[in-house]
Amino acid sequence: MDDKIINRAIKEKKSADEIAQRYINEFYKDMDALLVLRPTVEPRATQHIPQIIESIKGLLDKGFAYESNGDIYFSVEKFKDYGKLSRRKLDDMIAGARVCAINGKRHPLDFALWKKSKSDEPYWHSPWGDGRPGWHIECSVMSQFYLGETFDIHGGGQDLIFPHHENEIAQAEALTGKPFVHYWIHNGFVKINKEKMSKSLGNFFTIREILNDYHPEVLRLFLLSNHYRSPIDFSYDMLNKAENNLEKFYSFLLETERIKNVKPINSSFKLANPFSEQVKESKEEWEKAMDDDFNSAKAIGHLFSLLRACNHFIHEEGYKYEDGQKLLGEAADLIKKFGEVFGIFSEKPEHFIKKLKTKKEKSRSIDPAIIEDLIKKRAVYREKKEWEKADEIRNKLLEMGIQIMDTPKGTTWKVL
RNA sequence: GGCGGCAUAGCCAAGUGGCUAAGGCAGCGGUCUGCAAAACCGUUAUUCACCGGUUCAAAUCCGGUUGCCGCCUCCA
Repeated sequence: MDDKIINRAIKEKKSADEIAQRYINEFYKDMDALLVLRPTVEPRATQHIPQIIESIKGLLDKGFAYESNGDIYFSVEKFKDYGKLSRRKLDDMIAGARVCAINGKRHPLDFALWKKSKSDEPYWHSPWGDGRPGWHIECSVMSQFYLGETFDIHGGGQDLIFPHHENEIAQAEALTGKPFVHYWIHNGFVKINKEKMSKSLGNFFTIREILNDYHPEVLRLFLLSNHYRSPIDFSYDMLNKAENNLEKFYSFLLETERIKNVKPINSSFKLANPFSEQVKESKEEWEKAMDDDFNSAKAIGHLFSLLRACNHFIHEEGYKYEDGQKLLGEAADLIKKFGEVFGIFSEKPEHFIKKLKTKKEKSRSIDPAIIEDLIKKRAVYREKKEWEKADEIRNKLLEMGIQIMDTPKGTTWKVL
């Protein structure tokens, strides 16, 4: 239980539970908006007090923890592997100027497993008096409770490596004598101008702010373009590029929907073979990249290659043949399947493109009626082959930020 | 001060001992088009911050230098 929650609860004269629930709800709103799936289990520390107490008892019994004025501390010196995750040595850290001893601790880096409650604070009964759990114990206790003494993957931000994850390992392994987790996955930070984005620096954008202007899939594609371990510099410029790229895929998906309804020539297409090889290769390469430490940046590279192969196939008109059409459909399905893993391409292509257009119209205060009107006028000039006047209108539209596209089925337009 | 990470084209970004250093954006040339746009084709790093070393072979390993970032807090 976090001090911030307690302080807020006192300030607002509400229960800590209410405060926590409120923030959980806000968190859900953002995560749902980002198309993040809900976890299977979402344990709460306050609902696992007995297990936490049990663990602390075990650590005391084994001599890894000690009591001091009603608080229970973990003794880092007793755990010989302490520092193995963050590759730090206790002596080195003491040498660092910022560590100082706190009264009651035997070693400055010893951390609380159980804190004696002060008045006003929520508390639970324990063999050591009324108090609340320390700040690392709930993570290792709850994860082991649901996943076993040893489990495969533990994630978190890079800033949690020390001390939080280091302490989790110490608590868990001291108690069980078994490895805590097999793989640690630590993601890099989102940065602004090469600086960590953080509340205290004030250099942050909220999810809501961003989603106000961008489709959640745009943000996802942007984030997935980097390897999760690398830091990523956030900028609207990059977001715009991701938006264009996403539109590129949706345009292709829209095109394949149109092609699906084209009546094929009843014969086979000679280019189907190389294309089918490309599709197969993309599938294998994409999976290989994802199997290699979730290399989404590489996988997205293969996604682009597949897109190009598909567009090439369309360009060659392979889809006009029965087997070619089938193959293109399969390739499009594959792209959608990859997208599903990334949480992108979940919209109907038509909707996505329309939404994007509407959004841009709004932000540029563009009236579609005026655009349509100009396009009609231009069509008249084009009919009469008065190209100069037609081009004049096109340039005017371009100045307004409208790009028009002449197709066999008429003129369409998009907001730049 | 201690520890860790990063440095690859104009920009973003994969690649961690040996195929032509992925992919995207931007640029340039072409196909298509009345001209464009989109799409497609071609092109854009003899070289991976710098200096030395190991090796038949280095962006990749080792040592050093410079620059940037992060962690070192009873914040989880």
